[in-house]
Amino acid sequence: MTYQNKIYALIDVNNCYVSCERVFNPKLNHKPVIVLSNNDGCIVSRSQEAKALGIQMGIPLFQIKDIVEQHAVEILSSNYKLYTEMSKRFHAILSDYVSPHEQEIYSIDECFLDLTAYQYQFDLTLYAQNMRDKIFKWIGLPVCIGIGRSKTEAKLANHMAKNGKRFNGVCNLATMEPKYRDYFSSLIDIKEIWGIGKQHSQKLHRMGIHTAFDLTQANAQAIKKVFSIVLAKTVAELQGISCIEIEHSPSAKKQIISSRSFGQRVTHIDALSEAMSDYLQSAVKRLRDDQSLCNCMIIFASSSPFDTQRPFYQKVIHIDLSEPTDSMAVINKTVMAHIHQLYQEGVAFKKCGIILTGIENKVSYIPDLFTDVDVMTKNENLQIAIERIKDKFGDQKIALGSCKISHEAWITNSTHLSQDYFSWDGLLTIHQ
DNA sequence: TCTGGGGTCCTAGGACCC
DNA sequence: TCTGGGGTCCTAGGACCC
Repeated sequence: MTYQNKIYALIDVNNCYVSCERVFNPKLNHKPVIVLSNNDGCIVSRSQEAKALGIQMGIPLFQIKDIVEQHAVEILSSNYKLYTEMSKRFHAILSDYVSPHEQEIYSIDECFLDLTAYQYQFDLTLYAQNMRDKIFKWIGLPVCIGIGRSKTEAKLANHMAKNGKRFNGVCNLATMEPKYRDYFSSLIDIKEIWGIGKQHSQKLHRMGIHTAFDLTQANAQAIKKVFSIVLAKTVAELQGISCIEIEHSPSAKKQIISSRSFGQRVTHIDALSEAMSDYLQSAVKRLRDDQSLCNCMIIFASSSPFDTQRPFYQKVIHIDLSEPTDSMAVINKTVMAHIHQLYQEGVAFKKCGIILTGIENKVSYIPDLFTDVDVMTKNENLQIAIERIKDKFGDQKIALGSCKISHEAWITNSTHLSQDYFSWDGLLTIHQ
């Protein structure tokens, strides 16, 4: 196999939520606009004009009340249905430029493309400009594009494209002359680099590493010793050695979280149960969409960490399920059986939620219950087999949820599939 | 008064086994 | 008095991402 230099692009929607809103309400153009989180608590998206006023990401609205009034900042509640719909179109347009295995939908507003195969065929800077124009023309969203020899470098290039007018929305570090690449890198603080957060950033500064260029010059092995393999990879990636590949098909989630802060404080256990019931339904729906089963779950509830009048209360309960499930009824029943353990009289609850964990893929899961189904053959009458299993295990144990057969040939040979069969919980594997 | 909601990966340390 | 060592699995906590 011959070694080939990789080339990646990162396409990112500018100020995504605000830009989506502007598509349908052009009056918002050229004004400072912010979009708020659930319950209108925090700022989750800002227009360029809002950023220029010094409004920070993630801070609560009440802290910038003065700026909002003084500059007539437009305030919007979030509309995730709209953003999700716009996101689908954004990714769909990009999918025309590459093969499916060369596209990674990284987030609602970011997409990686592996352009390695196109580097001799096209001028990639022009290719990217074409993408940018098309996205704006077709769906009205402004994007910036960074191109690099690794995903981290593409991210860095994207940051440069966003902040440097001279790039006209597309920055290609992959083909840039090294002296210019070094120069532009030396202007960027390490905290802007993908994978470097607050803690690492402070530690690196103490070590005398301040800019993206400094980190590029660092020794990956030395960094690995002081930090971890993760940061060592970041250094290698900045040096143009690709360590992180495109993930074109999203792998099943390892945990599913559903939680919310309450608009108003909750003190009654019934209200807590009701909220938990909502969140759990959303979590189980996502579990099923993923075709997965969970083995355990964590439920939690807490008061407001910002309340200085009362002590902070938080309770977390881990629950192991007796067998893997995606059954709404089973999960609901289990949660409701434990909710009184979360509750405490006199506590003003501000948040609760559920985490489904111990997740496994449904099609690879073979419950103990059915291990001796191995003796079934494709010629055996299914009804007889069902009776045999029922005799052995009793009705109630197999009367939950849904069921799947892993052997297609067998399904087509059977004329005896019944409704009964599909009401089972778990998976039936047949070996011929 | 008012403070988001999802996720991932890595590491260290303890329990346990032979 | 001297008190193994290697391997695996699990969990909590920390750091990061959008």
